[in-house]
Amino acid sequence: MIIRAAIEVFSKNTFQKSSISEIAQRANVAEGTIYQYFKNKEALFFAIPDEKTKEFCKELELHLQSITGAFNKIRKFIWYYLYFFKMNPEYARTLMLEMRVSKRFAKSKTYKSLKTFTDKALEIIKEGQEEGLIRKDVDVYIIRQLVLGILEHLVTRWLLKGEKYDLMKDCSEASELIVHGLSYSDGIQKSR
Amino acid sequence: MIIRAAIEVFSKNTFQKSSISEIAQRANVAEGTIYQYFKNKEALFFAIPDEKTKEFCKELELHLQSITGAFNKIRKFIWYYLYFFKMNPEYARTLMLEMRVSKRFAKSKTYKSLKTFTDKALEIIKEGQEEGLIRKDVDVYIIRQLVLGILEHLVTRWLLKGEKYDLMKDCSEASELIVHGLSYSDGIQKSR
Amino acid sequence: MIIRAAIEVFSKNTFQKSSISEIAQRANVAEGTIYQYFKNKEALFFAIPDEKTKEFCKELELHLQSITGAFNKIRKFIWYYLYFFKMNPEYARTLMLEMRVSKRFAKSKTYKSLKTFTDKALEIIKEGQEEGLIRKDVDVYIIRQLVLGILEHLVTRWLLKGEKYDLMKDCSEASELIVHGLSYSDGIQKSR
Amino acid sequence: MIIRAAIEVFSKNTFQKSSISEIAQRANVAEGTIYQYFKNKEALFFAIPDEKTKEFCKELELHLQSITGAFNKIRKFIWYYLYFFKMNPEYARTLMLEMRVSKRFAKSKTYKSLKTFTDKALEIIKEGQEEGLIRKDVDVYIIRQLVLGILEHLVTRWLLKGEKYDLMKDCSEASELIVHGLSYSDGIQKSR
DNA sequence: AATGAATGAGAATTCATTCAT
DNA sequence: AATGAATGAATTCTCATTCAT
Repeated sequence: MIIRAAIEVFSKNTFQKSSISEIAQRANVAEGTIYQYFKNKEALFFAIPDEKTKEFCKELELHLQSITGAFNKIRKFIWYYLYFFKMNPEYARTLMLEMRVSKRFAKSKTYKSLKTFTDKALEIIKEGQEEGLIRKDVDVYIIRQLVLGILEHLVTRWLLKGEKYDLMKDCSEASELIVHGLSYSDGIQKSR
Repeated sequence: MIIRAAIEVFSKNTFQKSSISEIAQRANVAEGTIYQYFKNKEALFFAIPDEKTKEFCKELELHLQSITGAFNKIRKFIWYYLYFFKMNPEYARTLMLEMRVSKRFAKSKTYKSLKTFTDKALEIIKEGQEEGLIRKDVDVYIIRQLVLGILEHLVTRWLLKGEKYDLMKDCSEASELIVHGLSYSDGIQKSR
Repeated sequence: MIIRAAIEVFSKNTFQKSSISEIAQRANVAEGTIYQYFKNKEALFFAIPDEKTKEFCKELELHLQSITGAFNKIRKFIWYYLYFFKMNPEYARTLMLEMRVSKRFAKSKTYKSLKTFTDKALEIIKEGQEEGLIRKDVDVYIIRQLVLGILEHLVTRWLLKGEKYDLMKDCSEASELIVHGLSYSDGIQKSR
Repeated sequence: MIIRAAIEVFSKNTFQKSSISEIAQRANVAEGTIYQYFKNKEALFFAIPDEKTKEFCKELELHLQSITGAFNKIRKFIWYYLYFFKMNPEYARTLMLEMRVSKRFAKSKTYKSLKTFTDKALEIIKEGQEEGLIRKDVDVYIIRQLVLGILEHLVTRWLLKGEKYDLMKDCSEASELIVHGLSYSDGIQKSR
């Protein structure tokens, strides 16, 4: 209950402007109670992605079931990424506009809980290279970075524009560009 | 002097945690003086990119001089983008970790001063399409978004990792991937 | 305790010049504590007459017990009014020199709490008219206004002169003039 | 020009909330210029009634010309008093709601400039006593105080009620009550 | 385990006044 | 005489955190 309330409140305002008292009210507990479960405001803040990342990864796994071919997996990955944040706009705001740019978060333990997720991306890219679909002349880590960078950017833009358009709108075009960028340029390897 | 001091201070802390009094001290003026030139703390904050964007655009223009071919321009654009933020890490922190992610900034007038710069990116992409180098099946705005998204992401990551590695490190690989992603897949159109 | 401290402090200075920190010190609480009980400085300020008016009315009621005849009641009313402010000079200063003259106060809810008191004055005047003592050719509201106006003025003058003379000094003469002004001019009605 | 601007500005806000810069703007001079003519904000504030009182007394004198009988003079005095403040509501606000309750004003030199005016009231009352119209058993100073107190109260109430009704409305009834209060009760002395 | 009253540090902003030009 | 840029003191209010109950 506390975490759910925290997501609601943190997503409305900045971390700084969100108040423990409002979170307590929404969670129907006393302020002091929050401090029984979380060391301080920041700890509560960082506890949010722990939960949400688990949720994301579990669902992602299901969506990737029975899909073959790295590019198809990548397309699905991109689709689900955008879909997930479309469905969780409050969490999106908190993660993208607050946490992602916080140095303290980047150093926190919680940050590592995102690893489950970034590892998945890495796995698919490596698979693609082994299949001979994805170019091997570029470092996998760089590739992953670019792909995730684009996705984060798409979500961030959508949030900053007030979530007024459909986040999925450009999904297929973006997918196409990304997949294309990762492929070899000549048909030969591609057709393999 | 005030703006210079503001960049220094805002880059060390959050907007919230940066204090006018510290900025005043660094700028060697009284606190009140700042309020003669800027309506409030936020106005001072938003005045920073105004100046810096001008500087960026002016220099970018020089660097693009005498370069022909959209892809070469894009490579230069990417290079200069990373180079500029490498040389202005304090501004980078302020822009990428604070402003870029602020709804108030996205709605501010200052935000529009960035247009000079994003317009330049658009121009090059269109040029590339006319030259027949860049694929025409994807919307120019989406292309621009992806490219700028990747660049922002590279800088942001670097900042969050404590600027411990060389931001330029992956410049050429990233350029390559981007340029590749924007090209047609078969040699025919490319050679046109 | 907070209200008591507030009366002391507000009576020394203007509302503007009175500081929350001084009130907190005098009340032996932290500044923040004041804000748990009063929304802001103004709310605390306006809370003062709420309490004091209650006190005034309760005592007034006792003093009027067993007194018969509207004029005797009026004399007692005048006497107690002056006596009360003589005994509460700090509250007098706050009420007469600050609140009475503040538009924000005139519009506040608290202002209405004074009604208990002004209603009492009206009641006595009406009683006097029914008894045939007080002239009926002048509106009761105007009569009340004049009487209260005179009383406020007496207290205000006393305060402005530094409370150096005895506020009760002119009590009987003023009473006499007022009572006389309210009576019919010829003996006939008076003796009725 | 400065004083005229000052009246406008001070009448809109509290003394505290009125700013020199706004007065300067309205007077079309620089802030510094004000300090060439007035030692400080308070001196400027207190300079206002100096001028206005002169104006008031001069006109009052004219209105009293050729009027005979103390009661007629008193009626005229009351009438002109209310009329003057009705016509000068901005000054009324400044004088009644700010100055009249300021201890600093009560001690200032300017306060004495009001003496011209209060002396006039005294003169009329004494005249009335000599004529045998006004009771001699009450001190002239008390009488004056009551009369002026009532008038100040009428104006103050009107201001606090937002000047929404006609200040002159109750003029004749109030005059009547006052004159009556000052008279002897039996016909004998009155007719003397 | 839960509460919630009390705490008190911390910061933006205003504006009267000065004084070099 | 007029200017107006610079000053910097001074104060309200917020809110994370504690701890006795």
